[in-house]
Amino acid sequence: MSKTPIPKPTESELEILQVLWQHGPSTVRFTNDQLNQRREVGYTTTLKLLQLMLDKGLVLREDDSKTHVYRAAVREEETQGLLLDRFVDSAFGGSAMKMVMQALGNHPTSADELAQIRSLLNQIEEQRNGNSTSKPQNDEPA
Amino acid sequence: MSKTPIPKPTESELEILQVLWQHGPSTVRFTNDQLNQRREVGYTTTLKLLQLMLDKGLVLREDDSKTHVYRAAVREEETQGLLLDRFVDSAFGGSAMKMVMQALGNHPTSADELAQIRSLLNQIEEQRNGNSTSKPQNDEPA
DNA sequence: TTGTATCTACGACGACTTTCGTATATGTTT
DNA sequence: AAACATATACGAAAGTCGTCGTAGATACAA
Repeated sequence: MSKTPIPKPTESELEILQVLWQHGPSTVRFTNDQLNQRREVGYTTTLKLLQLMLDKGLVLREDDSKTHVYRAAVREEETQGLLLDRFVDSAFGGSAMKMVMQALGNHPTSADELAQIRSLLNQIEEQRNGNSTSKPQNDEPA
Repeated sequence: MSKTPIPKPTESELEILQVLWQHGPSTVRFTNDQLNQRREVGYTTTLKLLQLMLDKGLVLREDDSKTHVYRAAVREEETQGLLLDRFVDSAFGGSAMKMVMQALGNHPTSADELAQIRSLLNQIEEQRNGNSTSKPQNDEPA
């Protein structure tokens, strides 16, 4: 019954998690190479980070072979959700609405993406109303 | 032509900015009182923070009277936009879409808010298409 | 004038994060 | 075996952030 007490990853740890999420279980070498495509990071720096993340429970590792293989111990969406909560709280005073509006306003959004969002909105509304039909109702009954 | 080089506020600085945004120009005492409604913070801590923020250019102050009055030097939406960019980058690999979907999925959203978002989506689409009519088009023509 | 309350300025400490140098183990090649 | 490449472990430096103690200034009350 205890919720998983996921520790909040730091920015650098997030960078690493992105690599692991995207590419699956990886060696230190591979992870470091990926990071270096964006910015310069020393090998031992990446190693140390992964070791710390292991302590925190953010990653798991297999040391069957000489070279250890790390993989994410936290799921992408779960982690992002956690961070999102914190962020909405500290930057938007808790109003997720405000944040969504800002995001939609500031970032270029393709027509396809707009459609995706609309579809999600429909889903939410249907679930809220407990409808099993997909027919949209326009007004509340008088 | 130079974009305003707003330094990224830390979490504590954000807390203070929220107070200033919400209540307008404030003394250290008032600001500290506000903060203490949420958590315990020492007076000199708040003072120090405000002084640092003054150096960074995040706030301005008037020291006409003995007691200084601080006010936000950065606008709310601008700052939030800046932070949002950084956050989307580090937590969602740059995909604002993914983040919006998460936010809508995870947070309870009232019917009214859903309508607000729909309205915003319509606006965006109209602007993109350069339409002056507000008539919504339902389908793409076959 | 003397005491009291309230303010600003400033320095410093502890926690956390990121970074890297160095030591050491292990495997590989000649 | 000797030299070399590559891996992990560990300690520590450097920077940032939040916190607060203390000193000194200023106004006001008794």
